[in-house]
Amino acid sequence: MRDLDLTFSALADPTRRKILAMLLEDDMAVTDVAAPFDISLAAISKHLGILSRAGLLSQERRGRVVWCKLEPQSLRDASIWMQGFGQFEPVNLDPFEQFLASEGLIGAPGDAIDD
Amino acid sequence: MRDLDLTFSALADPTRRKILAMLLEDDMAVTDVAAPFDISLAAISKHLGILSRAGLLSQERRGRVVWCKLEPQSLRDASIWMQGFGQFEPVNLDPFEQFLASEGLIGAPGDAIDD
DNA sequence: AGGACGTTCAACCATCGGGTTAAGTGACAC
DNA sequence: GTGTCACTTAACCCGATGGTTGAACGTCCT
Repeated sequence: MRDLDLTFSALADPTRRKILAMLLEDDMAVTDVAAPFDISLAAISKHLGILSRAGLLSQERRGRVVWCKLEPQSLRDASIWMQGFGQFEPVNLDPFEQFLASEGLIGAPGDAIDD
Repeated sequence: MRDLDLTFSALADPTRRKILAMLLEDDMAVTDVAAPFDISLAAISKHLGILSRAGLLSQERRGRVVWCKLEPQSLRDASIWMQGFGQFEPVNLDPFEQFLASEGLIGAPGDAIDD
């Protein structure tokens, strides 16, 4: 429970949140994670390192490919911490619908379209 | 919903999380918020500004004293975002017990005692 | 009016974070 | 072995962040 610093600062970056949302659909190789972004592969590698150190994803090398897998446990810890600040009823969107919401594709009309 | 950047980066700092936990018990004046910390009042003022900009608290000037009040709505937004990554059942600790947990005073024995 | 109190602002410093490019490593293909 | 592919590391740049001190501002007291 003492990695809230790591967890929250990892989540503070929109690129990293988007990566997590991508991994929600399936495990991915580093190169494939990098594909939708306009930044260098090295930058993505750093982002993945940060997410990994925060426990938000795990990386497993298979041959020369490194597979990235979402690890929701740290998110769960952070979520528990948050729930101390109000009785937030669970929303129960299914993961894919939630992914869309995080993209701003559904939800309040004023929302921006990044993340 | 598009201030997740602000919300998460505000939450990434242990001083600020502790401030939020303090405000969970009651509204406080800036000076009183600063009291338990070893850093300058100006630094606390900056932290409060960051929390305020993130929508995590509101500040109301009454006379010469500025009252700080917890605003859980942004936490709620962030919590909703998180719940897309797993079916996290709500934990339903009451707020004070949760505050203790965030202090490391209850919970897993290996936990550190900061935040 | 003058002074003390509560808070913020301004200037500065050191460290961190996200980005770059270029070089390095390790596994597969020929 | 040579080359290519999939990454990671190293060195660097620059803007953001967390801290400081000292001055400024607005409010209350006498």
